[in-house]
Amino acid sequence: MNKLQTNTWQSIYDEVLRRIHAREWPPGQVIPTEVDLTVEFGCARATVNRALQTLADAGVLERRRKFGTRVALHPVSRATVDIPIIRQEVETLGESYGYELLSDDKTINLHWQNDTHNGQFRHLRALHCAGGAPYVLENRWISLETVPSAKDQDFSDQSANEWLLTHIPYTHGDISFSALGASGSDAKTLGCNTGSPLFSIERLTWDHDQPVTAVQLLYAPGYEIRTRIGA
Amino acid sequence: MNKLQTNTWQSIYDEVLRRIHAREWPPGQVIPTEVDLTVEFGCARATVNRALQTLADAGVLERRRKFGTRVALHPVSRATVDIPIIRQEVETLGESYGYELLSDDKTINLHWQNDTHNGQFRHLRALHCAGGAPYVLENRWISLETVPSAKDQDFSDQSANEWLLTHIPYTHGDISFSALGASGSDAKTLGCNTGSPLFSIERLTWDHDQPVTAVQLLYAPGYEIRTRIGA
DNA sequence: GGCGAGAATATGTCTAGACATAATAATTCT
DNA sequence: AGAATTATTATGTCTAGACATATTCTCGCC
Repeated sequence: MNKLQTNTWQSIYDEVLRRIHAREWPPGQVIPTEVDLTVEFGCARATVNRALQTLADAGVLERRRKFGTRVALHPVSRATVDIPIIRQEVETLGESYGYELLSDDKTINLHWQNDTHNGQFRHLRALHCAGGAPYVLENRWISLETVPSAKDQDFSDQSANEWLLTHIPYTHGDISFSALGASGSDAKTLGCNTGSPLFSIERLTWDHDQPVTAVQLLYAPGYEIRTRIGA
Repeated sequence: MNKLQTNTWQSIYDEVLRRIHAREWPPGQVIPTEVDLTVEFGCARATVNRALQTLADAGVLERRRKFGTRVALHPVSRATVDIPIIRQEVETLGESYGYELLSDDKTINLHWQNDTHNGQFRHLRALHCAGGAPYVLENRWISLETVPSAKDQDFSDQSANEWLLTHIPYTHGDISFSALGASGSDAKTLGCNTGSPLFSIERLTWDHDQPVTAVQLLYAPGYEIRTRIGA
């Protein structure tokens, strides 16, 4: 029974992870209870709880009341991706940011998903540039019912991307990443060949039950999202 | 001073988020200290702490010792993406899973990043299928120094993807998502046209300072990653 | 044997208090 | 005035104990 001296939740986190990696606790194994671990590590239960909870959030452990805590059978790589405002993304790269509104259609009827929410939408197309070169094409629909203030907003200087994120809240959203071939008009706008592989982010955001906005972001060829995974 | 009755960290989380959304606490604003909030909500500091900490993890708040807590100036959409074992990904779709090892080269010298880590690697190419159709092409390098047991492992029945994730631990990794055009040979393997837009995931994993494995996953056309964002 | 009520149990969360830590503000010394 | 030291402050974390809650197990009943 080798008690550890440092009783921080981080040290317990590390030790539990070490045992999992060392296969002392193989996948599927039910590990000792929080109380058992408090005895072993000589600390309070809240400390063990925080370590195990964090590991559960990371997908390493699975916890169920009464049953206990076990090592996850199906390891996943859990990556967190930050999607910033495009202007900031460009400026972080050290490039000058440019923005151009391509089209603005104020009274579009959009069928939102499976016809459940349709109504008046404002449709915008805009190009964001980095260092003078096309960076991403924004294809945007804004619900005028949920966001009435978008009706009179001027998007010729500030992008809908930036205005919405800094002014209009949302509770949740669906997001998807995919690879698409550039259409003829997209290729022309982005300055690439028709059919060039483009990285696409599509996002639907909601405020409770109300649709807020839908957007498709088509990034110029060469774009990639980078992030780190841990544990 | 309207005190709330329900003093769970979730309710405080919701209330703080509501005030941010309602612009009672606009971006950049320093919000009351934890102690002030404990007085207002009539609860323990640990409860407020958990609510604010969770919001900080979500990117909504920024916290600094002594300075206090303020509403994030630069809102980001923070998405967590789970990347499972490919076999499970296919089976979750309700499709039958197929696997074929295409090539296996046991003594490759790979220049790992900027020449800092090079050495003996095993190089594998394999095709994962869903419902008989090509699903993803796996291009894999495994460090034989860090993972000596990979030298004699048979990858003709079980993919390196699955074997590594279930047997070899790692401490951290870099991951990137991008869109690439299919090369001639890739197109032939995946059953698509040359130049078709392919979703690509590239991953480098490390065990402390030792490189473990590098992989490029080229998904057949039509693939997309879906996830949700909250807050 | 099947079913429902109740006991047992491990996690989830809250409290009240304490000390640690980082970063700023104030003060003292040169 | 400028540098070094000290105080202040808000967050970060830990403790010990308590109650809540979701599940599972068990036992008695039909």
